[in-house]
Amino acid sequence: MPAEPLSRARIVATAIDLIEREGADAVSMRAIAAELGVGVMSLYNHVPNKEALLDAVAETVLSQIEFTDDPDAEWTDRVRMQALAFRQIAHHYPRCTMVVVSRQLRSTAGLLPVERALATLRGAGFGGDEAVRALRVFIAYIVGSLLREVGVTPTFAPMHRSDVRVSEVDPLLFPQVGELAPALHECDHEAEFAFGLELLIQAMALQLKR
Amino acid sequence: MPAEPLSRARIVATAIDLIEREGADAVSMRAIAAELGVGVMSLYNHVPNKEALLDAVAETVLSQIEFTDDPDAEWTDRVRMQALAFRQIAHHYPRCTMVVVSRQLRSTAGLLPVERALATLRGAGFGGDEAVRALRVFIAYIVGSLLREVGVTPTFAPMHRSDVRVSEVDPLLFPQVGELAPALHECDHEAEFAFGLELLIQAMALQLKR
DNA sequence: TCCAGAGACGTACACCGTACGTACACAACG
DNA sequence: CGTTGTGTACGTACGGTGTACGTCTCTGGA
Repeated sequence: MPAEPLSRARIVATAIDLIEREGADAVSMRAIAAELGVGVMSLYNHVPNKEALLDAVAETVLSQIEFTDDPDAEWTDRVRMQALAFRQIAHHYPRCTMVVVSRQLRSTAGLLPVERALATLRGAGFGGDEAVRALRVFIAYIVGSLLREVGVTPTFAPMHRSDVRVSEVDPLLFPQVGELAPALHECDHEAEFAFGLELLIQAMALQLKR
Repeated sequence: MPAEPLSRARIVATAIDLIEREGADAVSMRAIAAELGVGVMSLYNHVPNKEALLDAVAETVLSQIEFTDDPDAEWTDRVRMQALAFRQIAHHYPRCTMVVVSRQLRSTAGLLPVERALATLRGAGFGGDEAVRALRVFIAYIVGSLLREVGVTPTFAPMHRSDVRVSEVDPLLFPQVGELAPALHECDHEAEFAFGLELLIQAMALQLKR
């Protein structure tokens, strides 16, 4: 009956699917096993423990970043592309993103984007230490942005927040928040991300000229 | 015997203490109750559930940000001060930081820093929407940076990583990572944070002039 | 033919969050 | 004084979790 004989890859794929469908909290070894129509402990023949499984989830998601790197393009364009590629997979696996960023990875899958970014930056003229520093700034911004984008969606529909907040907030204690409530609630994630990214790239370019 | 009669504040304080001592994973209602020398279910007289308790933890940590805002100072200095104040409490409660950023807050405690920042930015001349956008960029960078700083320390001592990685990484596949390994492993968190922050502030100032 | 190894599985344990019922201490009121 | 809430502490119990361990079955080589 089991045409597909159960493997680490199938388990990880099922875990990712489950996370995206039901959220990271709903992931349990039992749920994954049930999804696969398999005994719970059978999973442990392919995965040492749940922690390692989540590491594998993060690694798998990360490895799906699609770089379309043009070596002839301006370095600013290449950096932008890499950042957007990162954001794109986060958008493709929104619930998994939390898992990815909550977990520092020591796999080669996480290293490949780093390698690409460092190569781009050094090719642009940054020194070794400068490139590392610049990369850290970019990663911090990207991770922080993605956390906001996906953290806003723990389950669904934050639309009521607008009404709730506006009515709750005391305009005397929080005049700015009160006045800017509309701007605070609505958020074009893509535009916001691009804005900050452009800001950083410009600042980096300026840093490079000096 | 119970001179102190158990209260929401005592429970939250104990939870924070426990998180800092044993890590966020070690926090359970049973552990907190044991720490307080109290039955598990007694906690539920003061806290509706664990989720709410963690929200309270985040709120409490956040409310301890110390703003020493000088209204006469340059706006760049004020923004810098606010960002550093944020980072400082994260440094003071490193294990709790993960709890704080993993949880979007709808309390007034989380709103106060927002109010301050918006007021500073608008005082500097930013329009409403611009101030909101700028704030989002700053928060993204700060949160991302803090995640890296504290995420690197899930338990202790990442010093062995250096040796492990350098030897593991294939220099042919990852020439940049291999060459820059020393720079990648050692990280003066404070200096790195300040570098990116300065970059952002400069970029914002430039944006303002236009 | 036999045997060793691998993989699937069931059982069991310790721990988790928390719903529910109970016991007691104290204030308000007759 | 007695009675009667009312709020808090507590114990028990249930369903869920990760996983250690022992067992069964199947398969491939000697």
